[in-house]
Amino acid sequence: MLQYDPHAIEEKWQQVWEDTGANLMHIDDERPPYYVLEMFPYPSGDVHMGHVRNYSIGDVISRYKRMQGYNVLHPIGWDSFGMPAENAAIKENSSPHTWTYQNIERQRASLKRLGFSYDWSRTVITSDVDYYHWGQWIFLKFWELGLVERRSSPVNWCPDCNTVLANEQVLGEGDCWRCKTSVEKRELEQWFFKTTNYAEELLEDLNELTGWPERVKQMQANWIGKSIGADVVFTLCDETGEPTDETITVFTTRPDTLFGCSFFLLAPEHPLAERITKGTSYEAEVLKIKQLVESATAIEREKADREKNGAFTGCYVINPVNNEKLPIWVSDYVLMDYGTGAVMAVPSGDQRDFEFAQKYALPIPPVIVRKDDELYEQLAGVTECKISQVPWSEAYVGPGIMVQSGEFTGLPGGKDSEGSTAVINWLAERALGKASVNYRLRDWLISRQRYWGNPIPAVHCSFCGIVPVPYEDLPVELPMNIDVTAGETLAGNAAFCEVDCPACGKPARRETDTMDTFTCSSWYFLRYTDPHNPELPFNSKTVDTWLPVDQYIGGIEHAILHLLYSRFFTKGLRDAGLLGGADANRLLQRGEPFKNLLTQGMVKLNGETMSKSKGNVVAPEDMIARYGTDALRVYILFMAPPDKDLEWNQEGLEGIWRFLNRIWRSASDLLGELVVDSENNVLSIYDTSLTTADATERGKELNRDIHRVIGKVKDDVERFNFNTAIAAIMELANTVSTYIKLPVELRNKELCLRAAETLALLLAPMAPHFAEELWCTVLGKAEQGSVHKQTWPTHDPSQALTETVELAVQVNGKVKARITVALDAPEDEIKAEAYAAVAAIVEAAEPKKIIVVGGKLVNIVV
RNA sequence: GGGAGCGUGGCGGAAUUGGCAUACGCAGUGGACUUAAAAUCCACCGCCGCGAGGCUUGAGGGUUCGAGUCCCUCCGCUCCUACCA
Repeated sequence: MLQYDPHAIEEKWQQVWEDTGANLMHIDDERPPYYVLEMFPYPSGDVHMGHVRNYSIGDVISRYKRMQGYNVLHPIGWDSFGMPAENAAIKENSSPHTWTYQNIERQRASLKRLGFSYDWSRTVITSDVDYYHWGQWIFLKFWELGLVERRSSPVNWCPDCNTVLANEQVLGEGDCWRCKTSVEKRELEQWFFKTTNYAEELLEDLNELTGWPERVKQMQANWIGKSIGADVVFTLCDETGEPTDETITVFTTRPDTLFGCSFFLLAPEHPLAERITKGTSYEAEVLKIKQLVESATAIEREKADREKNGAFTGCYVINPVNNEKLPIWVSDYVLMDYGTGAVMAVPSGDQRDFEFAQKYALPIPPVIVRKDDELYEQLAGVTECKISQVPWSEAYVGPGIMVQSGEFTGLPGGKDSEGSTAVINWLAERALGKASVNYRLRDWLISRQRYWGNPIPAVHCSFCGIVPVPYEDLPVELPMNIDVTAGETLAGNAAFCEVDCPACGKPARRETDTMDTFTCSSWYFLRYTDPHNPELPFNSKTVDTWLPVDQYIGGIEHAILHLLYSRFFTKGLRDAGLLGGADANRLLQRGEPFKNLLTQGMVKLNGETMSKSKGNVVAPEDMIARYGTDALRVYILFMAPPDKDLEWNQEGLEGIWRFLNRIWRSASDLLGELVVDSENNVLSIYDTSLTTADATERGKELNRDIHRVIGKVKDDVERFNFNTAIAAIMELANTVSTYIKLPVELRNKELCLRAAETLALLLAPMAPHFAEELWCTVLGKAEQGSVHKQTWPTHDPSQALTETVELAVQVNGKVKARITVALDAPEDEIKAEAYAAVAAIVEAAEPKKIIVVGGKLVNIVV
């Protein structure tokens, strides 16, 4: 017998699989389709442990599903546009293109060395012209559908990356997602995808996604941030305090508190604030607040309880419900980009308004009062404002009874209360307001002022305005002769910029913004189904058979960004396909891309994320060099369930190495070979004291375990508990170790062979090379074909059962004795036997109740 | 402030529907083999106790014949989000 030599085995089989096209898939195969997708890598450096974990999980699922009889689509590619390529190129005096494609080749080699069963013929690289061409095509389709907009807007500007960012790319601390620099607000003309058009559907369809983790759905729902309430119209007064024709609308979730509104607020950047204070004595103070907001750092903004600042504008509005004149203030806690940038302030019902009113000595009239509050007695039924200052130390935001609220007094108030509805109806009848919904979700800002990205296919013409590049002129190719190390940009490249207007033919200027890289990763899973289509981004019929992706696997860090954008793209493409065609001509039928989602945890070292900058990276290559790919893959699956973070510990990897070696020896031993080590020392140890009776007993046990473990591994793999699936295989290996203590002549040959086969088949998805070598070489079953082409073994549950079972006997829930009974013993008999076993403890007391739990325990209650 | 999740041996973790807590592995201890070491094999391995026995899933309470699992209160940790009107 040869020693287990992972390097020789792994390289040999990788070559064989490549030569025989073992992992190629045929799209029209008649077996049922199953699409396994792992988030494709960004080619920023070497493959790391996080990749190994992500792709090992995907590979197990793919190989398992193939053995279950599915035609599995399991592709890989690279998300290769983006800024790190530019930064690295400048640092290394190279070009983004060279750097990117060198890294891709390095990563490709590593992924191949890891033995993942990708169909490499379907590789998609987003910076390849024949991919980004279709990104531009989709952009034009979205434009036709009204999903593209160019407008001036306050945007997030990263001064370090020299580009704008989408809201989703600004971290909680107000930092750039990539370089962590504090982001600034700037007013700029930019391209947007109108994600808000789908706000409701993006929220609503989360209910469909039963195969997604609750956590991710919750995060998306929070991000979309739906609020139900009302728009309320206030009338603006002129400088003398008389009402004008001009109105200003606010959004509120609490129309029931409208009588408690004692002042009115504008965001400091609100254009109205500037207009009504221009040239007045209030102007200076208002400007000060505006500057305060502009200069606020991310850390300051982070604090919700930070001091609120405001200034009076000298102007007033009229409250529509009671015609009361309310002062207009500006304050830094009012956000320009949520609602209308204006707020009705109800200090008794909102903590922020309460703090502001206290600071600036504004009235705080109560309008919603709890029945057990001291104010209730004084105010129940009072319609006019009798008390304008609450005795409370904070606002009351819960439900209660409306007071001091005119004709609405006495109604129940609170969020979505009867009082709210009544006020909304009253306002609507008088055209002073209406029921309304607001979302936190903003449109997706996709412009990037960077070179290494997909060019936006548009032309600026001084006669025609902004004109889309015609479909037949696509692709707009990204020029290769831009030297980023010399500070060159697309905008400075005359050959790229100078074009004729596609509409009028006169000289015009090409758009020089490129698209956010997330546009590239929002549809790559569609291209995989038809990666070389020269006419369309994908074939609609093919896409419909493969979509939605059956199992998507990736990191939780994409819970909002990538997963929300991909959902938006899928919905957009579904609707874009309808243009000029019937329903049957849709580009794709479904609006949701990913049916099941598994978010894998991070790989850490000493509690910290592995990263190059921290210098705490464990390189997969080093581990492969010592133990081989299979051991590394099995280990990373064994350490923890896939959705949990895991702590890297190399000693555990030694354990898996021993486990594989032991199976290797056991398999030879099972086939009757004498196992020796590299120095020819005999390792097989037969226990010659064992008898035929022992052999029968151990044979039964091994047979039982084979059936039990086959069933267990199937259940565990299907719910992604790879760690317990491997533990079960270890148990089978332990039983085999006991069995092969029998001298060869006492063994059951058929059983030995079945045990060895079972080990190879069960390990095939996790340790593909090891299992293949076991199957083809050690077991000599090469003529039956690859282990990966075999059918997943089935088990007979009845054969997994023992003839007798041991039951725990409890007295009042505490285990006091054990009895062994026949599997099919009648309950009366079990009760009697159990009682007899604990008679001494019970001391002849009459049991109140005896509970028998089949196959497990008996509980005697006394 | 809001939301989600977690807490089990020295360590990673198991316990699928409320039914024998600590599977499987790592580390550790003792032994066999060896001149020796490595490898391998065998045995032990939650805590207290010499023992019989008792205790144990962050703490406390509850429901139940029975709770790691369900409910309540508290403590601790992690992640997300945040002046969203």
